[in-house]
Amino acid sequence: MARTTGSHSDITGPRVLDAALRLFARHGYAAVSMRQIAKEVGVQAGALYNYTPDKQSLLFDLMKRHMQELLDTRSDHCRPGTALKQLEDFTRFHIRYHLDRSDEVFIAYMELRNLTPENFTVIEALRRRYENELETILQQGAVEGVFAITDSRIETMAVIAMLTGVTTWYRAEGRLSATEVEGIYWDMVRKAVSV
Amino acid sequence: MARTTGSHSDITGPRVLDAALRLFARHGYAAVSMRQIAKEVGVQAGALYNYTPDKQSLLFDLMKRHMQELLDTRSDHCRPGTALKQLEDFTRFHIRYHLDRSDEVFIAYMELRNLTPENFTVIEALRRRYENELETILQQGAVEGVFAITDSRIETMAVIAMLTGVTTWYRAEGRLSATEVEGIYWDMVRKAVSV
DNA sequence: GTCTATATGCTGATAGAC
DNA sequence: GTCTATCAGCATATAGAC
Repeated sequence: MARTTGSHSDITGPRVLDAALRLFARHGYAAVSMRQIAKEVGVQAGALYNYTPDKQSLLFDLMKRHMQELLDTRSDHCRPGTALKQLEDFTRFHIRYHLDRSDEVFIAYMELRNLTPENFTVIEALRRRYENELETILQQGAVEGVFAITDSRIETMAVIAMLTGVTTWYRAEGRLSATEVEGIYWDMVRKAVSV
Repeated sequence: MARTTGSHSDITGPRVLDAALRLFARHGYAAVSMRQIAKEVGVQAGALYNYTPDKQSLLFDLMKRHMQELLDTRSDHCRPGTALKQLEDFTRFHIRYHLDRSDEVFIAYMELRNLTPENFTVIEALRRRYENELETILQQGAVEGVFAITDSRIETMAVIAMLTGVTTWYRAEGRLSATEVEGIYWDMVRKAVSV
């Protein structure tokens, strides 16, 4: 127990990313030092560089992993159906997924400006792909005649902002369950875009 | 011209806050140094401490000033009327005000975690007062029978998140004017909360 | 009121022992 | 793979000259 030196490559690697995730979400990328991350993992600062070339890569890897998992999980849950049904699926999926990953979501929205320009471009492209999935649903609903779409891009951004906002106030121990919150938001989204 | 020393108290004070506002909004509080702020103002770092006791006070003063101006301006624009009319006023005011102050808004939402606990309490109280104004309108609309309110707190947070989100994508040189954007958002808000 | 100089400590990252 | 030691630089904030 409490071995202070030796080989831990199989467990230390994931622990570095986990520690960075938690600390970046809590204090912000710029305010967290490599020494703080190392302390959280239980190694010295120099050892971190066996797992990441630099601090920027930690942030980029966390954000890329989050966005790709978001897109992949969404693909798995995607079912054909009417625009209304697809919009309900998207709404409930987005809320549930975001409530389950509050740290990742927080970083993905707050730390964009701390990415290098090249890394920013990659993350923005992934985010745009996700937004486009919602926009496609809204456009399909307009074709079906069930949605009133003035400018599908704006309505897309408005719906996503509303849904993502749930992460800023929801607490699992609060008076409403995630399922109840889903229901209330779905009511609002449905009415907001319907004819 | 280019006087490098002397007395500028009347103009330097505001310039310090302005520089901090711009730099904090662009790079984030933690990533901006007092030297950067001083350089932007055109003085040496030590001179800043004639105008602020420390860096934290710069952030706190910016956020407090923003929240108080938001509340004051909202009070000036507030007119009696039906809940529907008041909600329209709130919606259009919120969008216009936030589009006109993108730097302040960005800081007010992104830098909360960089406030000391005492300062955070003050800012949160001001923000809560603003949110309560919207919640009161929604509750009044429920009493009038025109709004369908399941949980007025959640609907309040959902509407504010949707409206504030406009600052993340709106560009003055884009294809839509602020007034057009106001109209689209008002349509969505009205439908989202109506019976 | 601003300057220069400085105190004190932390930063990201690297080198070499084990 | 992790350690200790270290580099070169920047951080906030202060002291005292002008």
